[in-house]
Amino acid sequence: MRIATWNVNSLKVRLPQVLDWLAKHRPDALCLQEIKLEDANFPEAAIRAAGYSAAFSGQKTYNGVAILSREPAANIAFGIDGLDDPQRRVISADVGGLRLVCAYVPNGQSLDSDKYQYKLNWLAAFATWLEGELAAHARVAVLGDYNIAPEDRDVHDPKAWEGHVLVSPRERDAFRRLIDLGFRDSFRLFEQPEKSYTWWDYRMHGFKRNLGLRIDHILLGRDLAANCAACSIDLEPRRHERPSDHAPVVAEIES
DNA sequence: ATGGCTTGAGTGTCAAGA
Repeated sequence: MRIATWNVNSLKVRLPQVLDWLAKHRPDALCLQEIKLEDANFPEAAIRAAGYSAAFSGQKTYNGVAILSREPAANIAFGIDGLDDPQRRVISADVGGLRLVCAYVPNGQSLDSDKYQYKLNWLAAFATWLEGELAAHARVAVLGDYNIAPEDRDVHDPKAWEGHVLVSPRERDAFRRLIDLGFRDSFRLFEQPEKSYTWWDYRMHGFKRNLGLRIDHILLGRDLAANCAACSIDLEPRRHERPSDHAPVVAEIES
């Protein structure tokens, strides 16, 4: 089984690239973040024509998440139980015997911002809720844009990023708390190239110079991690014209 | 130190991303 995550930074703009990617890679499920459109404008027909069904939770302008899957998703759930959040950042569903959680973690903006507090509160609620999800479901995978680079090796220039969001100790503690619930970072189950990243700033030729961060992750519950055969970052879409600033991450699960 | 791009809003130019 192939599962993937991709922050597309507007599904309206990136729809042709998403359809191309689905045709080329034929994942069983693709989790999308930052679709940036209301449910009424979700391009369901085009996705169905590509052989995929969609579960989605969108809003105007910001955020928005979706799970595209070859077999229709079941038991679709929205948001985080216990967190009253108008921002559309989490959708979950059963696909192929897996419980998939698609998440778009808040950015936080800066360490002195209200949005940073929101991010930390959000992550605390997310962890508490995921603990219950792990107890309730045998095979849980949490895919998405975590907006956290877990370690210095996930940052092109740790010195330059000191004092910024995405790398702060409190965010990394929050990520570690997720791991401690019983998840594995599927990317780190395997030997990987040095300087592997999933996001590069649009400015300053960030991608060309590989000035990136690894902030998109696929976390697998322990039993699922034991069946993970591969995990990789697909750099190809980031080379396109009008790319998303994020690259897809793909994991292979043996049934 | 700042801004460098991109998107959506909406038709000026700003907020937000990371």
